Amino acid sequence: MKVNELAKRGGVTAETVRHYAREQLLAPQRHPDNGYQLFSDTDLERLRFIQRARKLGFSVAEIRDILTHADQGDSPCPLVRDLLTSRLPQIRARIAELEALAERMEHALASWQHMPDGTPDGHSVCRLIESFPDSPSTKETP
Amino acid sequence: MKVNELAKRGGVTAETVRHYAREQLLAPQRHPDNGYQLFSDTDLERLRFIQRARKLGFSVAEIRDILTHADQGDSPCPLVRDLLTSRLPQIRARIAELEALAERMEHALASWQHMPDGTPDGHSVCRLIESFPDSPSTKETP
DNA sequence: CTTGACCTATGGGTTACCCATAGGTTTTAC
DNA sequence: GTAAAACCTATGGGTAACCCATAGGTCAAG
Repeated sequence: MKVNELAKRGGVTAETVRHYAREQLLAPQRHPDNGYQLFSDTDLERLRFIQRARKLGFSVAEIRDILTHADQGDSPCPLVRDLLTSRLPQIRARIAELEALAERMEHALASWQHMPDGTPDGHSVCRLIESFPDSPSTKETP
Repeated sequence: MKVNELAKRGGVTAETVRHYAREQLLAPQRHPDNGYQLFSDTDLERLRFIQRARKLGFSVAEIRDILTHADQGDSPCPLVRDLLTSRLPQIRARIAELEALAERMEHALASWQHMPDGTPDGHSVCRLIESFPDSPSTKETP
């Protein structure tokens, strides 16, 4: 089957399929005449595997490693356990970060209820924001 | 002051300062002879403002808008309230997503306690992952 | 006067795709 | 039989907020 058909069957866009092929997660055959990528039913299974792994939080690069192991006949399962075990606390930390952010945002909105909008002068851009502390370091990438 | 001094005083890297200058959040003067960027105390205040705004979840582009408003004498405060109000539910949604992911991960690790590692055959890459459902659609970008 | 510390601009890397382009191919309809 | 619609290809650029490497100019101190 060609890109679009695999994409539809797997429930992803054709671009995603091409992306996985570029990233070596899928290795389709090529039609000798026109160079089209030709996928098999095994590739469809592979795509569904990728979907499950993505939903478990694995990155594309990690999934490539997992598949490479499997393709070489090695069990990728220990790798899979390790990856998940080390990723989980990172996710938890990210959740805590975002919860702290949400609390700051709510606290800000609440305390701003009682503050008037101001016209910026040379020293204040927006007192709403300036009324907030700056020191306690936190990193965010929402 | 030059890039490094502003960076140290603001508690960020020199690269971050240059980034903000490139992105028009800071508009330093230029030394006429050597082209070095020259920052004032006002720029330091501005940098501290940026830090506070970042900690409240504003993007660099949003902060540029806020500062542009203020530079034109308009109060950015209504914009600030609106941005925060619309961002907050997105953050909450992201948290919910990540919590669902963490639960899937924990569930997976727990149920894998009782499963053996397998050597991949033609149909199974890793039963640990394949034992998971694929249908309920969720988007993740951890 | 030469280190070493600092500055500049440029371009590439990060993540998982999405989108636009230009051009070749296949299918379908008239 | 051919022309349009639908699909394929590869390439390169965009996303967010920086980080890092490079090559080359500048400056303070010993």
